Amino acid sequence: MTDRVVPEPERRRRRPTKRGIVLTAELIVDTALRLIGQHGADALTVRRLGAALGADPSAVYRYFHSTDDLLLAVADELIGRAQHAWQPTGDWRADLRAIGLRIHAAYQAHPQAALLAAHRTTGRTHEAAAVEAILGVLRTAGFPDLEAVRVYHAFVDQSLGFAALDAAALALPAPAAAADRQVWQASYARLDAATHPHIAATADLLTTDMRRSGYPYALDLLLDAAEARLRAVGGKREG
Amino acid sequence: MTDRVVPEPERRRRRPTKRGIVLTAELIVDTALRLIGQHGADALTVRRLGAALGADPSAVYRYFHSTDDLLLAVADELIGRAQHAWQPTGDWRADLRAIGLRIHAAYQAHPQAALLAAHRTTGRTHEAAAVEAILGVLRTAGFPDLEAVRVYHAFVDQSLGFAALDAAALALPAPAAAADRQVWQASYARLDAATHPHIAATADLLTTDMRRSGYPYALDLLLDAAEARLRAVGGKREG
DNA sequence: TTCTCTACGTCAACGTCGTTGACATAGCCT
DNA sequence: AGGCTATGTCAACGACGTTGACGTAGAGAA
Repeated sequence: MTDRVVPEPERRRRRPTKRGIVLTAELIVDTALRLIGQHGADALTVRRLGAALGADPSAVYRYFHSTDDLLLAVADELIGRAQHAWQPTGDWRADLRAIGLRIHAAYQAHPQAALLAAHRTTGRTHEAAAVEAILGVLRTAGFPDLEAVRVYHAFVDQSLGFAALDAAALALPAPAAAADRQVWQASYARLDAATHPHIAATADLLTTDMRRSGYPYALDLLLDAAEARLRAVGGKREG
Repeated sequence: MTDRVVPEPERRRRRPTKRGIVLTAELIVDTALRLIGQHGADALTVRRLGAALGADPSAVYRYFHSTDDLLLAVADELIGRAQHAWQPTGDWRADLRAIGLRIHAAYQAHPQAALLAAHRTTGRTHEAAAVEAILGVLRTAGFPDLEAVRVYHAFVDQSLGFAALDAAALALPAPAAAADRQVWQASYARLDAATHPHIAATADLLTTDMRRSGYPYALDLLLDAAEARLRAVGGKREG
């Protein structure tokens, strides 16, 4: 039996597990998210998920074809949350900044899923709505179509790229994550000033700055440059 | 025995394996890169690596503490290749642009490895050399230390983020990659102008632009903004 | 109410993985 | 020439994703 999944709308029998839990796809997705949030990204295994659900691990395969299938379902949930209740304010720069930070934050909240989802183009409704919103902000602000498309492309890929990058740091197995964080203090802060003068001169600043995500600053740089280009073609900040 | 690794510079005895291969850390890294490139990221397991090397899988643990340690070495090798034979020209903007494009290109050449490696901080020699080079370019150009560190951070993470994003597109299984590329023509180009006016108005530009990497344009935006900030503190373009 | 059908939870097993303790041998150094 | 030990090998552990087989209990039909 290579496929034991019954499509959700056709489900009829809701049989409780030995421990009295009634399973649903939604409950499994929520439990998976909780597992990641509480015990780290590497806590998401089928066996642990089964234990957390109060069910046999293999019961998960009645709802999802594979762990990858499950993770995509989780990711789908994230895309919706990032956009939930967003409204344009009329200030294009503030709007883009808000959208970027929302995308980033939504993925940060669930790094493991973000890693699988960030680099796919789905073409589904949530994604289309986001594309339309961003393009709308840019064109309404006065960007010519060609420039609007290019800024859109850079903006979106920058957001997703940073989202994946920062999510990966959170999704690493605990020892690897700790090692990555230690590198700046343990290695770079101790390099010889003779061989690495620039690192030595900025070691303190580096160890501080590298602890945070570089995204907010990079986003501001991108918006700076976009604003300059908009001004060059005669557009205004508000509009 | 929790650590069976002998540091590379202290190695003396070069004992061949049963199949006559003389192992080195370098050979193992190269073989890992080849394995990933030929059979995908999932092909990188200690057992398969042993088979490809002509050695017992556990021999790898005489050279690397863990698979994660090996992966960091692979990542550092990619960084090293990106920096190979690079020389500063004195034009900070041209230098940063060249470094960024080199990093991007090096990772594109090994997409599967890039997916595993782009998100890690290795702290090894090649990475340290790259950090030193980039910081040197910025500080020599006249960026104050704090600003230099922030621009460095944004620059590196943006480069790695785009590298991973674009590598992911190349590393996808063929049908999934084709599907992702088709989305722009098959879905977005056909959206109703009533519900998605901005997408409809720019559909042609979108389908053209989304076929390329957004990195070069995003890089130029970042450099634009950095240049503006440098000018604001009194620096010059050449220097 | 009873009967039937089958959805779905459970169990056990397979082959894989990373990793490590124990062992043996062969290369380097004195 | 001889000893030390680096390094390759072997076997085993526990955890992983996944799947075939089984039985029971829930829903719908009568």
